[in-house]
Amino acid sequence: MAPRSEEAWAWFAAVYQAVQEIPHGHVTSYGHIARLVGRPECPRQVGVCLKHLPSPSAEGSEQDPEWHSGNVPWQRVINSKGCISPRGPGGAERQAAALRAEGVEVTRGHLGEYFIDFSAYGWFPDMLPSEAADVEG
DNA sequence: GACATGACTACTG
DNA sequence: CCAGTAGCCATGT
Repeated sequence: MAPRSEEAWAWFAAVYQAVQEIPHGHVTSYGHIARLVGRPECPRQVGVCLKHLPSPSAEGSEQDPEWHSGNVPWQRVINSKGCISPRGPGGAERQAAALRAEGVEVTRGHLGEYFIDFSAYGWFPDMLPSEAADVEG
C-alpha cells in the first residue's frame, strides 16, 4: 500500500534509498536508517516502510524507479541490538538466510534469535551505535 | 473517526 | 540487566 500523503511517500522513498545505500555484505539498524532520512526518532516507521515494501516487478514494468524487495536490500536492516526479531514464522529465517547469502555471518541465539556482529558487518558511515561499543568483546 | 498493534530506539529508575 | 515511557506512521477492527 502506498502512502496517502505525499510527505509520507517522500519518507518511504527516503527510507528505501537509504537502505539501498547499504553496501553488499554489510548491515545496519532501523535507527540508523531513520537517522539518515532525518527521522532519528522514527525507527518504527522504517520498519513500516520495509513491511510495506512491494514485491519485485513480475511483469517487467521497469519504467519508474519503483521500490521493491528486489532492489531494496531490506534484509540488511536489523534492529539496533544486532538481532532479528521473530516477526513471523520463517520471516527471521528468510532474512538471516539472505544475509548469509551475502557473506554475512549470522549467529543463532538461545531462543532462536539471529545475531549479527555489528563490529564485523555493521555499516555506520555517520556514527557508531552505542551497542557496537558493547558488542565488542 | 477512534483504539490497538507493529520489522524500533533512547532515556530513566 | 529489566521494565516503563515517549515519539512517528500505517494497518486492521
